[in-house]
Amino acid sequence: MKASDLLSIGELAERTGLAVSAIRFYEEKGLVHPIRNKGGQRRFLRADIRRLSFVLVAQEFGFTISEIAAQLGRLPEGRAPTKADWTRISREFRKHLDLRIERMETLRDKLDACIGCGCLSMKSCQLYNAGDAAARHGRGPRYLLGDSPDVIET
Amino acid sequence: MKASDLLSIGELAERTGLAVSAIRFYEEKGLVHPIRNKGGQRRFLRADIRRLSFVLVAQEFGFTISEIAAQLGRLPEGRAPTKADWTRISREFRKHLDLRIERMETLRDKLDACIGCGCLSMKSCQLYNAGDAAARHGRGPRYLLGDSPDVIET
DNA sequence: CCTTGACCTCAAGTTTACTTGAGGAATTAT
DNA sequence: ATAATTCCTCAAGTAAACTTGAGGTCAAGG
Repeated sequence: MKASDLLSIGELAERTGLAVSAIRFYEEKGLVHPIRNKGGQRRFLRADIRRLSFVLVAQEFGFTISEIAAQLGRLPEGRAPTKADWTRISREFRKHLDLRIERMETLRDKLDACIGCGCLSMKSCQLYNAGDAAARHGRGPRYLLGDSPDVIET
Repeated sequence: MKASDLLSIGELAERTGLAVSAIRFYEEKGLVHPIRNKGGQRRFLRADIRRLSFVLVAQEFGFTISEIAAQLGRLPEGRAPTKADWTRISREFRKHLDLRIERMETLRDKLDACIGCGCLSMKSCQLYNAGDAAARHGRGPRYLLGDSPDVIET
């Protein structure tokens, strides 16, 4: 690495643990905006290490690339992000995370009730209609454990 | 529907809220095993409603189709599943679910620490190495918020 | 200077979870 | 008996998140 503060894509890959191809892909998706040197090669800022690290954590939390791009888009354009900038989007982050956890716990509790009463095979299961807003995450409409009342073979 | 207890694919689709194409796809993946009538059309057992409902809930919990197939594979082949059968796999289910929730909560807690101390831009971030076994779920090796010690531009 | 390793672009392939469409047969309703 | 549904198979398409490969360029070391 030359004296400059800029990193090549390979160096950034090493620092983040990402594949070079993944970084190029992330650029395409707007997660990083490297500049080009005379020869056309990408040069990244050191701040991009953190930017990509954030992407990794966010993915670990279950966010999609476009959701992450939306959050990163809230970082300042010109200057390097400050501690306050990161804190701001981390909080935003936390909100979504809380929702996800809450949803999982609700489902777990309903499952518990089902295990206890055996209602997985009963007609008025608590998981029936457990879907609602929560279930709308999958593709297409669907009922959760919806079963017709006349079906009661143990 | 004829007097028989068997359902056509369209009826099953209505009962579960799934698309007909999705049910065919699930059959291909081994989640249901319909028989065929004289004309070659699929006929499902009423118990398959529950089977597919289970699939929906499991997906809601974040399990992949092959994981679900593994669980369903533990149901009895010949006879209709009993309450005890469902309870058994629901418990199994619950174990995995607990792990997922735990993982989310751990990450949330570390994120909290980071928000509090601003360490998203510090060198010894708690999220650093938060990965470990947990992080191995993504594709390829990756560090979480790993940043080199010399990078401390606020 | 010149070779070797790192980079570049662009196209195509991969996995998961399905959907859509074409061309045709079986059911059901009238 | 027909028309209208519904179903069948098989191939291909979709979205997300990347990887792999081909063919060629750039840069750093000896």
